Amino acid sequence: MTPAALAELVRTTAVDVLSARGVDTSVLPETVTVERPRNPEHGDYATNLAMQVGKRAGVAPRELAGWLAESLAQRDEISSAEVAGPGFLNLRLAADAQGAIVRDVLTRAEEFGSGDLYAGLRVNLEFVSANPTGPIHLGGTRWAAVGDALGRILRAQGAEVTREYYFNDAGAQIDRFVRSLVAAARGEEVPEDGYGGAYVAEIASEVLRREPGALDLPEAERDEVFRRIGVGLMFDEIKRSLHEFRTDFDVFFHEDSLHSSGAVTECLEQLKESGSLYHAEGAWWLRSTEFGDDKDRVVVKSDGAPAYIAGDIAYLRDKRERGFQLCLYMLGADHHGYIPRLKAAAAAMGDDPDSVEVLIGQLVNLVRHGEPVRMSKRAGTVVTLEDLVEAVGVDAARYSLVRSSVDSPVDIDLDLISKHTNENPVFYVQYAHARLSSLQRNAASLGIARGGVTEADLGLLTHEREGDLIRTLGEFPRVVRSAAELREPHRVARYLEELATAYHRFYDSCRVLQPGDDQPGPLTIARLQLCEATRQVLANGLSLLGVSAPQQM
RNA sequence: GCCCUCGUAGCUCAGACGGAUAGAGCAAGAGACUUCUAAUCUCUAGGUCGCAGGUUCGAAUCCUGCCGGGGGCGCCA
Repeated sequence: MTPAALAELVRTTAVDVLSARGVDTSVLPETVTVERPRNPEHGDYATNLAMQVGKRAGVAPRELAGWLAESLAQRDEISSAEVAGPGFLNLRLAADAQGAIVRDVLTRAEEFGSGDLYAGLRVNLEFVSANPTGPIHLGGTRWAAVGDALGRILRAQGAEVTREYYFNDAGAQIDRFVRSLVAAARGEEVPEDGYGGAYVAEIASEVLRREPGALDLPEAERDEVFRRIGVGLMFDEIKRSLHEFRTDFDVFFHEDSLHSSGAVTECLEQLKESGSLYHAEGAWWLRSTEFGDDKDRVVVKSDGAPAYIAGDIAYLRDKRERGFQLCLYMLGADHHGYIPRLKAAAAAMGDDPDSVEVLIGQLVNLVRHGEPVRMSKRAGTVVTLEDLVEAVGVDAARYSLVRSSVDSPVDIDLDLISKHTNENPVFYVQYAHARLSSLQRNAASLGIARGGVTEADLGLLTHEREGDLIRTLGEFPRVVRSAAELREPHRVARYLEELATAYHRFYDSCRVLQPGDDQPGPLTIARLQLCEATRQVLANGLSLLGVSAPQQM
């Protein structure tokens, strides 16, 4: 019996009990929650329902809990129901009812953990969107790992997710990039406000290889050559490194296209006419103060040129026209000031501001010898996605970036992380999967068939560690659901660590394959199925994080 | 100055919607390998949940005010 089924049973029981005593059942919440108590003495599951509704029902919590316990204890699925503390109801499941979780996992297989929370919802998920003036740095790498995982998690809840990367390839930073390329090609120093680093020189020389006479062209033409080829090479580089990081996008959107297509102009005209922008001091303004901004923001400058934010508005309009119901943005903490502007932009176009959701993540700090390391774009001392992958590999890099809440800053210590210590919990989780895979191989080589889901007596799984493991498996669907609801992929990682622990503990206490036992008993079959269910959930969870589930290590 | 965010064990961090004695990993100490993979497991030690009030049966969690770290406050992009 799954936690969800148990919660439903508690609720229907509460309805019966209350109405039998003449108490108004409308005091009951829509959904009852059952949680797993930390202390095993408090049962397999516990509910605080009686305390929640006791006052409103006019019944003492302990008394109400007692009524529930009496009724629930008569169910076959429940082995015990006790009142504790101020009105907790502690429940234990009968072994065979609990074992049904294993059957559920094996039946749904890859689908176990999925849900329909966002069935059919069209979601645009924009993340990374780093400027195409250099390689992806550590901060962008974090968004790549977290955003990709979030996309997978939302899809697991039925959402139709489009992953999108916005290239800011219009404006001054591209000019600076081009100037840096030209300077490098001419062997000059990095210009003021320019970009340094080996990649600039590499791209510059590649431009020269393709257009050997580029430096002899008139300045405007020369810059255009470096812009066209150099920025293109940078795009390719970014896409390639992200792809190798297993983060692929459905759409790479170019800011420049919004300007060249006239979309920005068209959008601005429309907003001016509809009165969504107001004219003052020679400029056109967006009412971002209505969404908590310090001041309204200029959209069209007094010289008639669009401000940067105009591109954002036109881009949002483009997303809306493509039919997205929810636009998610993942931005670094240094961009949190964008939230009111984006909300205001949505409102200006007549959309619900809640259709725009901005997730703010803390930055990644680089540490060496316990001291913070300053990274400088100009000096080219930025640590990149590729540096990190080279040091620890894709799995460890992704996992270590996704297992923390984005609300907390992450320190990356290069000395530590390049040691290949197993301090990284990804190995712990992957090892559990490898162990389980090995176990299934061994069973197969011994000629032991695991059997179908109806061929095991899962009620034999009565060992304490077996119960813990099964109940942990049962948590997976609600972990995925809450990760999706809260946009917090790290919950899946933390869960996997908990599941791996439960499995390793089980493995330590419960022998699965009996040596010399060519006639596997029913307990062996039941345990094999439990193991396969565990392997399946580990694989499903790792898949949501974009981390591999190795067959052996 | 205003806004956002964080503050939990020596270190890195979990603890959404208020629940029972606040957890994990690493580091420290002591144990368990003729192994179904020891990248594992068991035990010990480690805490003023930044501080002070408030809300209530109950607060790490919610509210207010301080303290401290990080970030943001352009007709730049």
